[in-house]
Amino acid sequence: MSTRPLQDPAPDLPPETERDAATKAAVLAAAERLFAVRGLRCVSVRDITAEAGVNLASVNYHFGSKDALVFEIFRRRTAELSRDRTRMLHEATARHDGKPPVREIIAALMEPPLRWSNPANVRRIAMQFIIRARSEGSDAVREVIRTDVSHLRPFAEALMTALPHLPPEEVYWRLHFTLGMIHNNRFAEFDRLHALSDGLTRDSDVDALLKRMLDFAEAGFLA
Amino acid sequence: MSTRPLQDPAPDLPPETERDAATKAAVLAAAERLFAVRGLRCVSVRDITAEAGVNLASVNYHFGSKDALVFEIFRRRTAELSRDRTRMLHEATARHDGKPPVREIIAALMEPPLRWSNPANVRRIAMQFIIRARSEGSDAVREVIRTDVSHLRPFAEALMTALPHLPPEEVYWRLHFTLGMIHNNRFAEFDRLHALSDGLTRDSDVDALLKRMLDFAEAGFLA
DNA sequence: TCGCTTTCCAAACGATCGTTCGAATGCCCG
DNA sequence: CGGGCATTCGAACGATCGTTTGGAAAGCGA
Repeated sequence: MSTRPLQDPAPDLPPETERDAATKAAVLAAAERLFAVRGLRCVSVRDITAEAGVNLASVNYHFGSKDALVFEIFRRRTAELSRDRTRMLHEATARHDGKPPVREIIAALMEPPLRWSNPANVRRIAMQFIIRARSEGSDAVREVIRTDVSHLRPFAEALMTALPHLPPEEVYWRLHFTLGMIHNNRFAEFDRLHALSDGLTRDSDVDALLKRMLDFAEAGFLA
Repeated sequence: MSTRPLQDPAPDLPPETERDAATKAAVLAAAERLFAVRGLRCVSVRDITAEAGVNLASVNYHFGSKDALVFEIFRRRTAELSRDRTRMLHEATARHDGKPPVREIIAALMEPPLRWSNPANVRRIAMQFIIRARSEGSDAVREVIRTDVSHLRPFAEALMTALPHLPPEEVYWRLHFTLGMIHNNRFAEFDRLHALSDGLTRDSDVDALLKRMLDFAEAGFLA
Protein backbone atom coordinates (compact mmCIF):
# COMPACT_ATOMS: atom_id res chain seq x y z
CA MET A 1 0.00 0.00 0.00
CA SER A 2 1.18 3.49 -0.77
CA THR A 3 2.35 5.60 2.12
CA ARG A 4 2.23 8.87 0.27
CA PRO A 5 -0.32 11.53 1.17
CA LEU A 6 -3.62 10.94 -0.51
CA GLN A 7 -6.05 12.97 -2.50
CA ASP A 8 -9.65 13.51 -1.58
CA PRO A 9 -12.10 11.91 -3.99
CA ALA A 10 -14.68 14.68 -3.75
CA PRO A 11 -14.07 17.82 -5.76
CA ASP A 12 -15.21 19.99 -2.87
CA LEU A 13 -12.16 19.13 -0.85
CA PRO A 14 -8.87 20.52 -2.15
CA PRO A 15 -5.69 18.48 -2.70
CA GLU A 16 -3.39 18.21 0.25
CA THR A 17 0.23 18.06 -0.78
CA GLU A 18 0.42 16.57 -4.26
CA ARG A 19 1.19 18.75 -7.20
CA ASP A 20 -0.66 16.59 -9.63
CA ALA A 21 -2.85 13.72 -8.57
CA ALA A 22 -5.65 13.93 -11.06
CA THR A 23 -5.53 10.21 -11.73
CA LYS A 24 -5.67 9.39 -8.07
CA ALA A 25 -8.56 11.75 -7.46
CA ALA A 26 -10.44 10.35 -10.44
CA VAL A 27 -9.96 6.82 -9.17
CA LEU A 28 -11.10 7.72 -5.67
CA ALA A 29 -14.21 9.51 -6.91
CA ALA A 30 -15.19 6.80 -9.38
CA ALA A 31 -14.51 4.02 -6.90
CA GLU A 32 -16.54 5.62 -4.14
CA ARG A 33 -19.48 6.18 -6.44
CA LEU A 34 -19.48 2.70 -7.94
CA PHE A 35 -18.94 1.01 -4.58
CA ALA A 36 -21.82 2.99 -3.09
CA VAL A 37 -24.21 2.06 -5.87
CA ARG A 38 -23.34 -1.55 -6.67
CA GLY A 39 -21.55 -2.82 -3.58
CA LEU A 40 -17.90 -3.57 -3.00
CA ARG A 41 -17.78 -7.06 -4.46
CA CYS A 42 -19.82 -6.22 -7.55
CA VAL A 43 -17.39 -3.55 -8.73
CA SER A 44 -14.18 -4.70 -10.37
CA VAL A 45 -10.98 -2.74 -10.71
CA ARG A 46 -11.74 -2.63 -14.40
CA ASP A 47 -15.07 -0.96 -13.72
CA ILE A 48 -13.39 1.68 -11.61
CA THR A 49 -10.61 2.51 -14.04
CA ALA A 50 -13.01 2.56 -16.97
CA GLU A 51 -15.32 4.94 -15.12
CA ALA A 52 -12.40 7.14 -14.11
CA GLY A 53 -10.92 7.09 -17.61
CA VAL A 54 -7.53 5.88 -16.44
CA ASN A 55 -5.44 2.80 -16.99
CA LEU A 56 -6.23 -0.49 -15.36
CA ALA A 57 -2.96 -0.60 -13.44
CA SER A 58 -3.57 2.77 -11.81
CA VAL A 59 -5.34 1.30 -8.79
CA ASN A 60 -2.49 -1.00 -7.90
CA TYR A 61 0.10 1.64 -8.67
CA HIS A 62 -1.43 4.39 -6.53
CA PHE A 63 -3.06 2.36 -3.77
CA GLY A 64 -1.38 -1.03 -3.78
CA SER A 65 -4.52 -3.14 -4.05
CA LYS A 66 -8.27 -2.95 -4.37
CA ASP A 67 -8.76 -3.63 -0.66
CA ALA A 68 -6.33 -0.86 0.18
CA LEU A 69 -8.34 1.50 -2.01
CA VAL A 70 -11.53 0.59 -0.19
CA PHE A 71 -9.80 1.02 3.14
CA GLU A 72 -8.46 4.41 2.16
CA ILE A 73 -11.87 5.76 1.14
CA PHE A 74 -13.43 4.29 4.25
CA ARG A 75 -10.80 5.80 6.51
CA ARG A 76 -11.20 9.27 5.00
CA ARG A 77 -14.98 9.29 5.03
CA THR A 78 -15.40 7.92 8.55
CA ALA A 79 -12.83 10.42 9.82
CA GLU A 80 -14.82 13.17 8.17
CA LEU A 81 -18.05 11.90 9.69
CA SER A 82 -16.46 11.66 13.12
CA ARG A 83 -15.27 15.24 12.77
CA ASP A 84 -18.81 16.41 12.05
CA ARG A 85 -20.18 14.52 15.01
CA THR A 86 -17.47 15.67 17.39
CA ARG A 87 -17.94 19.27 16.33
CA MET A 88 -21.65 19.07 17.08
CA LEU A 89 -20.90 17.55 20.46
CA HIS A 90 -18.44 20.33 21.24
CA GLU A 91 -20.97 22.96 20.24
CA ALA A 92 -23.58 21.38 22.48
CA THR A 93 -21.07 21.19 25.31
CA ALA A 94 -20.22 24.84 24.90
CA ARG A 95 -23.89 25.78 24.86
CA HIS A 96 -24.58 24.05 28.16
CA ASP A 97 -21.52 24.87 30.24
CA GLY A 98 -19.89 21.48 29.79
CA LYS A 99 -22.95 19.39 30.58
CA PRO A 100 -25.10 18.96 27.47
CA PRO A 101 -28.45 17.18 27.88
CA VAL A 102 -28.96 13.66 26.59
CA ARG A 103 -31.01 14.78 23.62
CA GLU A 104 -28.27 17.00 22.22
CA ILE A 105 -25.61 14.34 22.70
CA ILE A 106 -27.66 11.87 20.73
CA ALA A 107 -28.43 14.53 18.14
CA ALA A 108 -24.71 15.03 17.59
CA LEU A 109 -24.50 11.33 16.81
CA MET A 110 -27.56 11.14 14.60
CA GLU A 111 -27.70 14.38 12.68
CA PRO A 112 -24.49 14.18 10.59
CA PRO A 113 -25.23 10.78 9.01
CA LEU A 114 -28.85 11.78 8.48
CA ARG A 115 -27.89 15.03 6.78
CA TRP A 116 -25.32 13.24 4.65
CA SER A 117 -28.02 10.85 3.49
CA ASN A 118 -30.15 13.72 2.26
CA PRO A 119 -30.52 13.54 -1.55
CA ALA A 120 -29.55 17.20 -1.77
CA ASN A 121 -26.30 16.61 0.08
CA VAL A 122 -23.03 16.08 -1.77
CA ARG A 123 -22.05 13.60 0.91
CA ARG A 124 -24.89 11.26 0.03
CA ILE A 125 -22.68 8.91 -1.96
CA ALA A 126 -20.05 9.02 0.75
CA MET A 127 -22.64 8.01 3.34
CA GLN A 128 -23.87 5.19 1.20
CA PHE A 129 -20.30 4.02 0.73
CA ILE A 130 -19.71 3.99 4.49
CA ILE A 131 -22.83 1.89 5.01
CA ARG A 132 -21.70 -0.52 2.30
CA ALA A 133 -18.17 -0.77 3.61
CA ARG A 134 -19.41 -1.41 7.14
CA SER A 135 -21.06 -4.66 6.09
CA GLU A 136 -19.16 -5.67 2.97
CA GLY A 137 -15.67 -4.45 3.80
CA SER A 138 -12.53 -6.53 4.04
CA ASP A 139 -11.03 -7.85 7.23
CA ALA A 140 -9.05 -4.65 7.64
CA VAL A 141 -12.17 -2.51 7.49
CA ARG A 142 -14.02 -4.74 9.90
CA GLU A 143 -11.08 -4.73 12.25
CA VAL A 144 -11.19 -0.93 12.37
CA ILE A 145 -14.91 -0.99 13.07
CA ARG A 146 -14.44 -3.53 15.84
CA THR A 147 -11.52 -1.95 17.63
CA ASP A 148 -11.44 1.77 16.87
CA VAL A 149 -13.90 3.28 19.30
CA SER A 150 -11.95 6.42 20.14
CA HIS A 151 -14.47 8.66 18.38
CA LEU A 152 -17.30 7.23 20.52
CA ARG A 153 -15.55 7.82 23.84
CA PRO A 154 -16.51 11.52 24.18
CA PHE A 155 -20.14 10.62 23.55
CA ALA A 156 -20.13 7.86 26.14
CA GLU A 157 -18.55 10.16 28.71
CA ALA A 158 -20.95 12.98 27.95
CA LEU A 159 -23.87 10.59 28.37
CA MET A 160 -22.53 9.34 31.70
CA THR A 161 -22.23 12.86 33.08
CA ALA A 162 -25.68 13.70 31.76
CA LEU A 163 -27.07 10.55 33.40
CA PRO A 164 -25.14 10.27 36.69
CA HIS A 165 -27.75 8.02 38.25
CA LEU A 166 -27.47 5.44 35.45
CA PRO A 167 -24.80 2.72 35.76
CA PRO A 168 -22.08 3.11 33.10
CA GLU A 169 -22.83 -0.38 31.88
CA GLU A 170 -26.38 0.68 31.09
CA VAL A 171 -25.18 3.81 29.31
CA TYR A 172 -22.96 1.73 27.05
CA TRP A 173 -25.76 -0.65 26.17
CA ARG A 174 -28.18 2.15 25.38
CA LEU A 175 -25.55 3.83 23.25
CA HIS A 176 -25.25 0.51 21.43
CA PHE A 177 -29.00 0.46 20.85
CA THR A 178 -28.92 4.02 19.57
CA LEU A 179 -26.15 3.22 17.12
CA GLY A 180 -28.26 0.32 15.92
CA MET A 181 -31.09 2.72 15.15
CA ILE A 182 -28.71 4.87 13.13
CA HIS A 183 -27.09 2.01 11.24
CA ASN A 184 -30.50 0.66 10.25
CA ASN A 185 -31.20 3.63 8.01
CA ARG A 186 -30.40 1.87 4.76
CA PHE A 187 -32.40 2.03 1.59
CA ALA A 188 -33.62 -1.54 1.86
CA GLU A 189 -34.89 -0.93 5.37
CA PHE A 190 -36.68 2.24 4.35
CA ASP A 191 -38.30 0.40 1.46
CA ARG A 192 -39.46 -2.29 3.83
CA LEU A 193 -40.91 0.31 6.17
CA HIS A 194 -42.71 2.03 3.33
CA ALA A 195 -44.12 -1.28 2.12
CA LEU A 196 -45.30 -2.09 5.64
CA SER A 197 -47.01 1.25 6.17
CA ASP A 198 -48.51 1.37 2.67
CA GLY A 199 -46.64 4.55 1.83
CA LEU A 200 -47.67 6.28 5.02
CA THR A 201 -44.06 6.91 5.99
CA ARG A 202 -42.77 7.86 2.58
CA ASP A 203 -42.86 11.64 2.76
CA SER A 204 -40.58 12.26 5.66
CA ASP A 205 -37.85 14.86 5.49
CA VAL A 206 -34.62 14.70 7.40
CA ASP A 207 -35.75 17.03 10.18
CA ALA A 208 -38.89 15.07 10.87
CA LEU A 209 -37.01 11.77 10.89
CA LEU A 210 -34.37 13.23 13.19
CA LYS A 211 -37.05 14.40 15.60
CA ARG A 212 -38.66 10.97 15.60
CA MET A 213 -35.38 9.21 16.25
CA LEU A 214 -34.48 11.65 18.99
CA ASP A 215 -37.84 11.25 20.68
CA PHE A 216 -37.47 7.49 20.66
CA ALA A 217 -33.83 7.32 21.77
CA GLU A 218 -34.13 10.06 24.38
CA ALA A 219 -37.03 8.27 26.01
CA GLY A 220 -35.01 5.08 25.94
CA PHE A 221 -32.08 6.73 27.69
CA LEU A 222 -34.26 8.38 30.31
CA ALA A 223 -36.18 5.17 31.05
CA MET B 1 -33.97 -24.10 -10.00
CA SER B 2 -35.55 -27.23 -8.62
CA THR B 3 -39.22 -27.08 -7.84
CA ARG B 4 -39.30 -30.23 -5.79
CA PRO B 5 -40.00 -30.16 -2.05
CA LEU B 6 -36.89 -29.46 -0.07
CA GLN B 7 -35.17 -31.00 2.90
CA ASP B 8 -34.40 -29.19 6.10
CA PRO B 9 -30.71 -28.72 6.73
CA ALA B 10 -30.88 -29.15 10.48
CA PRO B 11 -31.09 -32.67 11.84
CA ASP B 12 -33.66 -31.63 14.43
CA LEU B 13 -36.26 -31.05 11.76
CA PRO B 14 -37.53 -34.21 10.04
CA PRO B 15 -37.67 -34.67 6.28
CA GLU B 16 -40.83 -33.58 4.59
CA THR B 17 -41.69 -35.70 1.60
CA GLU B 18 -38.41 -37.07 0.23
CA ARG B 19 -37.53 -40.66 0.75
CA ASP B 20 -33.84 -40.09 0.55
CA ALA B 21 -32.22 -36.71 0.37
CA ALA B 22 -29.08 -37.22 2.38
CA THR B 23 -26.99 -35.35 -0.16
CA LYS B 24 -29.33 -32.41 -0.18
CA ALA B 25 -29.47 -32.25 3.61
CA ALA B 26 -25.70 -32.47 3.83
CA VAL B 27 -25.31 -29.63 1.36
CA LEU B 28 -27.82 -27.45 3.18
CA ALA B 29 -26.21 -28.03 6.56
CA ALA B 30 -22.66 -27.49 5.32
CA ALA B 31 -23.63 -24.43 3.31
CA GLU B 32 -25.48 -22.80 6.17
CA ARG B 33 -22.58 -23.35 8.54
CA LEU B 34 -19.90 -22.10 6.16
CA PHE B 35 -21.98 -19.11 5.05
CA ALA B 36 -22.62 -18.16 8.65
CA VAL B 37 -18.95 -18.31 9.60
CA ARG B 38 -17.17 -16.91 6.55
CA GLY B 39 -19.80 -14.91 4.72
CA LEU B 40 -21.63 -15.65 1.49
CA ARG B 41 -19.02 -14.45 -0.97
CA CYS B 42 -16.08 -16.05 0.80
CA VAL B 43 -17.52 -19.55 0.51
CA SER B 44 -17.27 -21.28 -2.85
CA VAL B 45 -19.41 -24.12 -4.10
CA ARG B 46 -16.28 -26.24 -3.84
CA ASP B 47 -15.96 -25.41 -0.14
CA ILE B 48 -19.55 -26.45 0.47
CA THR B 49 -19.39 -29.74 -1.41
CA ALA B 50 -16.05 -30.62 0.14
CA GLU B 51 -17.42 -29.94 3.62
CA ALA B 52 -20.55 -31.95 2.89
CA GLY B 53 -18.57 -34.80 1.34
CA VAL B 54 -20.54 -34.74 -1.90
CA ASN B 55 -19.77 -34.07 -5.52
CA LEU B 56 -19.16 -30.57 -6.82
CA ALA B 57 -22.13 -30.70 -9.17
CA SER B 58 -24.57 -31.50 -6.39
CA VAL B 59 -25.34 -27.87 -5.62
CA ASN B 60 -26.37 -27.07 -9.17
CA TYR B 61 -28.22 -30.35 -9.55
CA HIS B 62 -30.32 -30.06 -6.42
CA PHE B 63 -30.73 -26.30 -6.15
CA GLY B 64 -30.01 -24.88 -9.60
CA SER B 65 -27.38 -22.40 -8.56
CA LYS B 66 -25.43 -21.09 -5.61
CA ASP B 67 -27.72 -18.09 -5.25
CA ALA B 68 -30.76 -20.35 -5.27
CA LEU B 69 -29.17 -22.38 -2.48
CA VAL B 70 -28.65 -19.25 -0.41
CA PHE B 71 -32.19 -18.15 -1.09
CA GLU B 72 -33.59 -21.53 -0.07
CA ILE B 73 -31.78 -21.55 3.28
CA PHE B 74 -32.78 -17.94 3.89
CA ARG B 75 -36.41 -18.61 3.07
CA ARG B 76 -36.60 -21.60 5.39
CA ARG B 77 -34.86 -19.95 8.31
CA THR B 78 -36.73 -16.66 8.16
CA ALA B 79 -40.01 -18.55 7.92
CA GLU B 80 -39.02 -20.48 11.01
CA LEU B 81 -38.09 -17.30 12.84
CA SER B 82 -41.35 -15.65 11.85
CA ARG B 83 -43.23 -18.65 13.19
CA ASP B 84 -41.50 -18.33 16.55
CA ARG B 85 -42.28 -14.63 16.72
CA THR B 86 -45.89 -15.02 15.66
CA ARG B 87 -46.43 -17.78 18.19
CA MET B 88 -45.14 -15.54 20.98
CA LEU B 89 -47.42 -12.75 19.82
CA HIS B 90 -50.40 -15.08 19.80
CA GLU B 91 -49.61 -16.27 23.30
CA ALA B 92 -49.35 -12.70 24.52
CA THR B 93 -52.61 -11.84 22.80
CA ALA B 94 -54.34 -14.79 24.45
CA ARG B 95 -52.95 -13.81 27.85
CA HIS B 96 -54.34 -10.30 27.63
CA ASP B 97 -57.77 -10.82 26.07
CA GLY B 98 -56.74 -9.68 22.60
CA LYS B 99 -54.94 -6.52 23.68
CA PRO B 100 -51.35 -7.31 24.69
CA PRO B 101 -49.26 -4.46 26.14
CA VAL B 102 -46.49 -2.84 24.14
CA ARG B 103 -43.73 -4.55 26.07
CA GLU B 104 -44.97 -8.04 25.27
CA ILE B 105 -45.43 -7.22 21.59
CA ILE B 106 -41.86 -6.04 21.35
CA ALA B 107 -40.72 -9.03 23.36
CA ALA B 108 -42.29 -11.31 20.78
CA LEU B 109 -40.16 -9.57 18.16
CA MET B 110 -36.93 -9.53 20.13
CA GLU B 111 -36.85 -12.75 22.09
CA PRO B 112 -36.71 -15.35 19.29
CA PRO B 113 -33.65 -13.90 17.51
CA LEU B 114 -31.95 -13.29 20.85
CA ARG B 115 -32.57 -16.85 22.02
CA TRP B 116 -31.37 -18.20 18.67
CA SER B 117 -28.15 -16.26 19.09
CA ASN B 118 -27.46 -17.94 22.42
CA PRO B 119 -24.32 -20.09 22.17
CA ALA B 120 -26.24 -22.98 23.72
CA ASN B 121 -28.93 -22.82 21.06
CA VAL B 122 -28.85 -25.12 18.04
CA ARG B 123 -30.26 -22.25 16.00
CA ARG B 124 -27.21 -20.09 16.60
CA ILE B 125 -25.68 -20.83 13.21
CA ALA B 126 -29.04 -20.30 11.55
CA MET B 127 -29.37 -16.90 13.19
CA GLN B 128 -25.89 -15.93 12.09
CA PHE B 129 -26.71 -17.04 8.56
CA ILE B 130 -29.83 -14.89 8.51
CA ILE B 131 -27.83 -11.87 9.60
CA ARG B 132 -25.23 -12.55 6.92
CA ALA B 133 -27.79 -13.11 4.19
CA ARG B 134 -29.62 -9.91 5.11
CA SER B 135 -26.61 -7.80 4.19
CA GLU B 136 -24.66 -9.97 1.77
CA GLY B 137 -27.50 -11.73 -0.02
CA SER B 138 -28.27 -11.65 -3.71
CA ASP B 139 -30.84 -9.42 -5.34
CA ALA B 140 -33.51 -12.05 -4.79
CA VAL B 141 -32.84 -12.14 -1.07
CA ARG B 142 -32.82 -8.39 -0.82
CA GLU B 143 -36.04 -8.19 -2.79
CA VAL B 144 -37.74 -10.46 -0.27
CA ILE B 145 -36.47 -8.35 2.60
CA ARG B 146 -37.70 -5.19 0.92
CA THR B 147 -41.15 -6.34 -0.10
CA ASP B 148 -42.23 -9.20 2.13
CA VAL B 149 -43.60 -7.54 5.23
CA SER B 150 -46.55 -9.84 5.85
CA HIS B 151 -44.99 -11.26 8.98
CA LEU B 152 -44.64 -7.77 10.47
CA ARG B 153 -48.27 -6.78 9.89
CA PRO B 154 -49.69 -8.47 13.01
CA PHE B 155 -47.07 -6.73 15.13
CA ALA B 156 -47.84 -3.33 13.65
CA GLU B 157 -51.56 -3.82 14.20
CA ALA B 158 -51.07 -5.03 17.76
CA LEU B 159 -48.94 -1.99 18.49
CA MET B 160 -51.55 0.35 17.06
CA THR B 161 -54.30 -1.12 19.22
CA ALA B 162 -52.01 -0.98 22.25
CA LEU B 163 -51.20 2.66 21.47
CA PRO B 164 -54.50 4.09 20.17
CA HIS B 165 -53.44 7.67 20.90
CA LEU B 166 -50.31 7.36 18.72
CA PRO B 167 -50.62 8.13 14.99
CA PRO B 168 -50.09 4.99 12.88
CA GLU B 169 -47.27 6.73 11.07
CA GLU B 170 -45.45 7.11 14.34
CA VAL B 171 -46.03 3.48 15.25
CA TYR B 172 -44.47 2.37 11.98
CA TRP B 173 -41.42 4.53 12.50
CA ARG B 174 -40.87 3.32 16.04
CA LEU B 175 -41.26 -0.26 14.88
CA HIS B 176 -38.57 0.54 12.33
CA PHE B 177 -36.30 1.84 15.08
CA THR B 178 -36.93 -1.26 17.17
CA LEU B 179 -36.04 -3.54 14.27
CA GLY B 180 -32.85 -1.55 13.90
CA MET B 181 -31.95 -2.32 17.49
CA ILE B 182 -32.51 -6.01 16.83
CA HIS B 183 -30.60 -6.15 13.57
CA ASN B 184 -27.61 -4.45 15.15
CA ASN B 185 -26.86 -7.45 17.34
CA ARG B 186 -23.99 -8.74 15.25
CA PHE B 187 -20.68 -9.99 16.54
CA ALA B 188 -18.74 -7.05 15.19
CA GLU B 189 -21.08 -4.60 16.93
CA PHE B 190 -20.84 -6.48 20.20
CA ASP B 191 -17.06 -6.46 19.95
CA ARG B 192 -17.11 -2.73 19.37
CA LEU B 193 -19.35 -2.23 22.38
CA HIS B 194 -17.08 -4.34 24.54
CA ALA B 195 -14.04 -2.43 23.35
CA LEU B 196 -15.79 0.85 24.12
CA SER B 197 -16.82 -0.16 27.62
CA ASP B 198 -13.51 -1.84 28.45
CA GLY B 199 -15.16 -5.20 28.96
CA LEU B 200 -17.85 -3.80 31.23
CA THR B 201 -20.59 -5.15 28.98
CA ARG B 202 -19.04 -8.51 28.22
CA ASP B 203 -20.78 -10.76 30.72
CA SER B 204 -24.39 -10.26 29.73
CA ASP B 205 -26.69 -13.23 29.32
CA VAL B 206 -29.64 -13.31 26.98
CA ASP B 207 -32.24 -12.51 29.63
CA ALA B 208 -30.37 -9.45 30.85
CA LEU B 209 -29.86 -8.19 27.30
CA LEU B 210 -33.51 -8.78 26.49
CA LYS B 211 -34.56 -6.81 29.55
CA ARG B 212 -32.28 -3.93 28.57
CA MET B 213 -33.57 -3.84 25.02
CA LEU B 214 -37.16 -4.03 26.21
CA ASP B 215 -36.66 -1.21 28.69
CA PHE B 216 -35.18 0.97 25.98
CA ALA B 217 -37.68 0.20 23.24
CA GLU B 218 -40.73 0.28 25.51
CA ALA B 219 -39.80 3.72 26.75
CA GLY B 220 -39.31 4.82 23.17
CA PHE B 221 -42.77 3.60 22.20
CA LEU B 222 -44.43 5.21 25.19
CA ALA B 223 -42.67 8.54 24.67
C1' DT C 1 -34.42 -59.38 -14.30
C1' DC C 2 -35.52 -55.51 -17.45
C1' DG C 3 -36.18 -50.72 -18.45
C1' DC C 4 -36.46 -46.25 -16.89
C1' DT C 5 -35.66 -42.48 -14.02
C1' DT C 6 -33.01 -40.31 -10.57
C1' DT C 7 -28.75 -39.38 -8.66
C1' DC C 8 -23.82 -39.17 -8.60
C1' DC C 9 -19.30 -38.43 -10.43
C1' DA C 10 -14.85 -36.75 -12.72
C1' DA C 11 -13.47 -33.41 -15.70
C1' DA C 12 -13.50 -29.56 -18.07
C1' DC C 13 -15.40 -25.03 -19.82
C1' DG C 14 -15.84 -20.16 -20.06
C1' DA C 15 -15.62 -16.16 -17.82
C1' DT C 16 -13.95 -12.79 -14.49
C1' DC C 17 -11.00 -11.23 -11.29
C1' DG C 18 -6.81 -8.83 -8.94
C1' DT C 19 -2.37 -8.30 -9.94
C1' DT C 20 2.14 -7.86 -12.36
C1' DC C 21 5.50 -6.67 -15.94
C1' DG C 22 8.23 -4.19 -19.30
C1' DA C 23 8.18 -0.71 -22.30
C1' DA C 24 6.70 3.90 -23.46
C1' DT C 25 5.64 8.48 -22.15
C1' DG C 26 5.61 12.78 -19.78
C1' DC C 27 7.77 15.93 -16.65
C1' DC C 28 10.98 18.44 -13.87
C1' DC C 29 15.54 19.95 -12.71
C1' DG C 30 20.25 20.60 -13.53
C1' DC D 1 19.28 20.10 -24.02
C1' DG D 2 19.45 15.69 -21.57
C1' DG D 3 19.45 12.64 -17.66
C1' DG D 4 16.52 10.79 -14.07
C1' DC D 5 12.31 9.81 -12.07
C1' DA D 6 7.42 9.33 -11.62
C1' DT D 7 3.60 7.98 -14.16
C1' DT D 8 0.95 5.74 -17.74
C1' DC D 9 0.02 2.16 -20.84
C1' DG D 10 -1.12 -2.31 -23.22
C1' DA D 11 -0.87 -6.94 -22.38
C1' DA D 12 -0.71 -10.82 -20.16
C1' DC D 13 -0.45 -14.04 -15.97
C1' DG D 14 -2.25 -17.04 -12.55
C1' DA D 15 -5.80 -18.16 -9.90
C1' DT D 16 -10.61 -18.87 -8.64
C1' DC D 17 -15.15 -19.09 -9.55
C1' DG D 18 -20.01 -20.93 -10.94
C1' DT D 19 -21.64 -23.83 -14.12
C1' DT D 20 -22.08 -27.55 -17.59
C1' DT D 21 -21.51 -32.07 -19.66
C1' DG D 22 -21.68 -36.94 -20.69
C1' DG D 23 -21.38 -41.09 -18.87
C1' DA D 24 -21.44 -44.28 -14.77
C1' DA D 25 -23.96 -45.93 -10.82
C1' DA D 26 -27.98 -46.74 -8.13
C1' DG D 27 -32.76 -47.09 -6.97
C1' DC D 28 -37.31 -48.81 -8.23
C1' DG D 29 -41.61 -50.35 -10.31
C1' DA D 30 -43.23 -53.89 -13.48
